[in-house]
Order: sequence, then C-alpha cells, then structure tokens
Amino acid sequence: MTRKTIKHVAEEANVSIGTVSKVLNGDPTVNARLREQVHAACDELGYRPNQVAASLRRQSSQIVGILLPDIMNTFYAELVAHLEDLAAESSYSVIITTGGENPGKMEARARSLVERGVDGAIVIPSLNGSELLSPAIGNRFPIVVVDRISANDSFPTVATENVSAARAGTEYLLSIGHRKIAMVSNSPKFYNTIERIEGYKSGMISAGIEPTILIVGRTAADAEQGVTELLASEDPPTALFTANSDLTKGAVKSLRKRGLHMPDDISLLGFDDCDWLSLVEPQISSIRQPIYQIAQAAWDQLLLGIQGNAVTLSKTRLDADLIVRGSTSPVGLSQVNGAIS
Amino acid sequence: MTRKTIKHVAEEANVSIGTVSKVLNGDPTVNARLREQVHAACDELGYRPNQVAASLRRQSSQIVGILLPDIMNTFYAELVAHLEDLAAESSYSVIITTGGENPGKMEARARSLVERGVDGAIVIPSLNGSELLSPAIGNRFPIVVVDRISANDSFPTVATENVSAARAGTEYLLSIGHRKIAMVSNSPKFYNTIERIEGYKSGMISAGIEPTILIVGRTAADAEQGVTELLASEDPPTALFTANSDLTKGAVKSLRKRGLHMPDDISLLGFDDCDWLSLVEPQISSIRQPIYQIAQAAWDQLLLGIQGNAVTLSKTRLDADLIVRGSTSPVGLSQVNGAIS
DNA sequence: TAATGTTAATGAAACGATTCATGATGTGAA
DNA sequence: TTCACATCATGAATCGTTTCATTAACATTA
Repeated sequence: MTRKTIKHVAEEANVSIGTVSKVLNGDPTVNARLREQVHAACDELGYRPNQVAASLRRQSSQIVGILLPDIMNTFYAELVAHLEDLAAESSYSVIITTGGENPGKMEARARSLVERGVDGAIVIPSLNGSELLSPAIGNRFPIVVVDRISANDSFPTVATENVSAARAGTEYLLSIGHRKIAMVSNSPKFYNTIERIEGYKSGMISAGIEPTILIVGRTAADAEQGVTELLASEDPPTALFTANSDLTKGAVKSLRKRGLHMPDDISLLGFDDCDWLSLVEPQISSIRQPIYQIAQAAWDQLLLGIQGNAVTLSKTRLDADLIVRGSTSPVGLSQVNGAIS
Repeated sequence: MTRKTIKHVAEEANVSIGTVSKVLNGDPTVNARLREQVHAACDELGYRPNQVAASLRRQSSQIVGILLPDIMNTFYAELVAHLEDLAAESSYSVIITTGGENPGKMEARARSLVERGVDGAIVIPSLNGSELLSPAIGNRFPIVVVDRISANDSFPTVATENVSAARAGTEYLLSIGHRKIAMVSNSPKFYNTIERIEGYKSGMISAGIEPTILIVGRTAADAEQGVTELLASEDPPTALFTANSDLTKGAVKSLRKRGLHMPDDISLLGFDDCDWLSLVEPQISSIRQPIYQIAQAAWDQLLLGIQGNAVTLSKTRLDADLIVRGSTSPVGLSQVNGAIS
C-alpha cells in the first residue's frame, strides 16, 4: 500500500486537487463544509503531505544546512543543539554536515547542501572556508558565518567579541599578580584565534610586559606536548591562558604529568567553558562564550536572509563572560622565586 | 540569474534532456562525443543538479534522519559524528532532530522526517518512543533503533551488550575486594538501564551479596544529590558503579564536595567513557561502549532496510570494554573498618 | 430581464528531474 | 536492394504539490 497523495484525498472528499491544497495551506477562501470534508478525508486516508513535491513547486524546502568542522567539540555541539531547537520552532529541519578541517571536503559538502535545496546555511568554515564558499554556492544563497569569521567575509557573521574577552582574561591574570603569562594557541589561521591572541597581546603590552605566545597544533595532544616543553624552559610562565577547550585539555594533561598543582604551582585560564572544567580539582577558570545568543543571532540573521530582506551584511559581536574558579590565584611564593619544579 | 536546469544544459549542448540525464547518471549507452558536449555545457553554465526534483521523481531522497533525545551527551554526539561520516561516504545526507525526553515531540519530529521524504531513520527513542513510532511513520519505512531498544521492538536494533558489560564491571570491583558496591542508575525505563542493572545484580548475587541499587533522576544534579544521601547513610558503599556518564559526573561532584578521595576513600566505576574521565585526578575507570561499531552496524542495517532487502529484524549486540584507571583500587584499610569520613 | 459584480471551486500549467516506449540511423546478411 | 537487427537519441509521461487564470454559480442593480 503506497502512500496517499493529495489526489486520493481529493477523490475521497469529492473536491478538486486545488481545493485540497487550499485547505491544507489554510487558505480562507474555501467553504466551511468542503474544508470539513477535506479534513475528514485526510484522517480517513491517513494522508501525509509530501514535502519533496511541495519543495519542488514552491522552490523552498524549509530545510537549512549547518556546515561545521566537527560535532564532538562541545562548543559546536552546543551551538548545533540550540540551532536545531530554534529551527524546529520555525518548523525548519536541519541537515548537519561536517567537513573536518579539509577545505575540499567542506566545499563538496556545501555543494551538496545547495543541490539538496536547503534554503540557507549556517557555516563554521575550515581554512579559507568562507572564500571557497561563494563559488560553490552561487550568490543568491543565504549564509551566516559563525565563530570563525574572517576579515573580508562577504556574508553576515556572528561571533564572540574575542579581542575584549581575551584582553579581559589577560587583565584578570595580571590583576592577581601574574607577570609571566603565556598564551597557548593553535595556529592563527582563523580570525577567532587571531583575535584572541590580539586581545591577550594588547593586555600584556598595556601592562608593559612582553607577550609570550606558544603556537601549537590543533589537538589536545599538540597542546600537551607544547606546554610540557614550555614548562621545561629556562623561565617558565606562572600562568597559562589557553585559546580553546581542546588546548585546555592538553594543558591540564601536561600539568598533571609534570606533577604541577593548580593554582599554587601555576594558574590556568581557558577560553571556552565546558562542564568537565568544574569536575576537575581544582575547578578551572574559563571564559564562557555566549553560545545561546550566538545561535539566536545566527538564526535570526539566516531567517532574514532567507526571507530576502535587506541583505545588510550585519556583523554581530557578542560578549563573553569570565568565570573565575579555582585554577587561578595570585602568584605563589614558590613562583616568585622562580622555583617551579 | 536563476539556477540553471537540465533543460538549459540540453540546449547548450544541443542534445535532448533525456540524454543529459543519462550522461549525468553515468549511463554507458551514450556516444562519447555527446557525453563530452554535455560535460562541457555543464561546466560552461555552472549547472548543479536539483536533488529535490530528482528525489520527487525517483521517490528517494538520499537523506536519512537521526532522531535522538539530545546531542550534547557525548555518547550521542560521537554516535552522530560517526553516522554522519558513514552516511556521507555513501553520499547520503543526514537530518538531525532532537526530541528531548518528550514522546509527543518525538512523534511529531518523526512525522516531519517522513514528510520530508527521508529514506530511513536511525532512532534513539525517548520513553515508549519506539512504540509510538509505527503509527507516526507507516510500516514501509526503514528504521533502526539504537541504544535504547526495548523488548518487543519491531525494528532492527543495535545496542551494547549491556548485561555482560555491567556484570564484568561488577565482577571487576568484586575481584579487587569490594563487597559494598552500589549501582547508581536512572530510573529503569529503558532497556539499556534495565540491562545494566540486571548485569550488576547478577554479578552481585553470584557472589552471594545483596545488591544495592540507588535510583536517581536523569541529570548529573540528581545523581549528585542521591549519592550524597547514600554516602551519609549508616553503612555506605566502598565502591560506586554509575550507569551512564551524566550520573558519573554527579557522583564525582558529590565525592568532591564530601571531600572523599578516589580510590582510597571510595572507588568509582562509570558506564560510558568520555575524555574528561582521564582529565580528572585520579582518572576514572569506565566501561567504554563500542560507539564506532554501533554506528557502523546501525548504518549497515539501515542501508539494508533502505535497499529493501530481507527485513530480518536483526538484533545486533556489541561488547563493551572495561577500562581500568585510577579511580578503582582494592578496598583500603579505612574502608574495611567502615571508617569513612 | 439583462448586465454587472462577487465569491469560491476548478483544471491545467508549472517545478526539474528520471524513465521508458518510440523512432531514427547505421550495419551486416541475404 | 532489401530486410533484420542493433545502437542510441528523443520526447513525453511522470513524481505530488502549488498557483493562477478560468469558469460556474449566484446575488445585485438598473
């Protein structure tokens, strides 16, 4: 028994196909009795509309794409969760595709989204991602770029106010007496990273202190190794500031292995909040991005784009919060003496 | 400039629409020269096929749905990540929808998936979810139920061999000398929970020991509170066995607040592995579900269902691994004396 | 009564692909 | 030369909706 179509409903209800369509779409110019008949017929037959056909005719699918590097990162996972909720509220469905850090893959996925007829997409690009997007996608396609925005994005963007957040974090560490503060960052290929480094730098320089920036790879393991080397150096920092949650993981591992205790031996402040930060001992101070607001703003922008309203190319920035926990404290005596070990 | 269709390509290449379609679908019965012309025309026009139209005609969308309670749970997030990969390899796209623990919402989402014309779905049901599914979905629709299977599922299922895994965990704790082992579980509404409890019970009973089962709510906070009460009781356990990662979080929080140290004061073993387990001090022993294999098996089953092959109603079970870390150790002297605090 | 206007149902034309029966072309055998 | 038989391009039908120009029915006015 194949699925019922609008045609079957029309026959059952003794009306035309057009009338059924009207009823289903809530058109008021239809006689109440017929409306009743149509509804009855739908129930009778267990009719479910075929959105594929509707999409084709209407040239809009009520589906949006989310294109991102990785869904296991908690920041992205939470973002996706919020976006999915928001979309569902407006009866949109969401196609998720992850492109890893591979721009080619990412471009292919973007293509496939367009072919699938999604009405728009929210994109967290990988390297050079957003430049690659335009050709893949054609120019009439609504996109909002989130988090990893870049200087010349020709799309609306939504991101955390990274510079001021990183600067606030740095100033906090300075305010509790640290001078040797190292930022641990992945390579500054994305604007979020660049901005975090910039915020840190400006904080340090304002305080008249030379910044120390440790560039490591993308993974926790990279950070672990880098931090281990840094700590073995001549004049190790008394505080670490990690640029995202993966790097924070690596830093914690490194400290553990070296037997250093936070906050007495060293302080640690991480960009990105996740729940395990308050499960470790001591709990780790962090900068929390306003994920829900980011999702909200991105969704609003996307809807605007889809509805074809004034493409204002808006650039939204949202403020992050500094959450002080137990991993950061004033410089200890042992640290002042440079007596780490 | 609107998007090009197959018709434009046909004109550009001076062939018929049918021929273009053949070329695009790799039909071999087409002259090499024409094939060449068609490809040239596609490039020339920047033609991208419209999968919506193709879906309508072909009555298959190359999209599958994933219906699950929550994407922020690491177990589900990892599952989704693997599934998305597997799907992409077979050039399927994936629509994610989360229904929370709300069966009504879940049913609505399932409906919407069907209307959207997905070829099949992978489902992690919420309460009574899989019973609700059939009516929402009609009977010719390929589904695989994962993780939260139930006794009378009328769909293929894939899940961890929960009973033996929980039993193995229990036996491990017994083997290192624990006798007062409490299982901390959410309410046994799902078969995964029921089975974990069963495995624990059978391990305890085989050892001639009365099981202690603490039923708490679904969240980490629920577990924290429950564990705190349990530990304040007359004769507190020397080891805890938590039934999933959220509960493990709660247990860790409770132990921290109470100032108990693992493993000396109390041992902890958690069902579900996640990366923060090896970031806390001591690292927490756990049972790791074979997530990739689960995803793989689920995907294979789903493809089978989609291809309409023998609906065997297969029930796949996969073995979990016990990972011993630092949170579990033989009963300490203080514990034997019952002198916790 | 005829002319006009209003309301609401209808039928057919899209949307952009796939698919299949048909027809055109060319080759080889009789 | 003619017939049979491949080979391969073509055009039309189809998928299940939406949409819009028509029409039918009826009411209102002159």
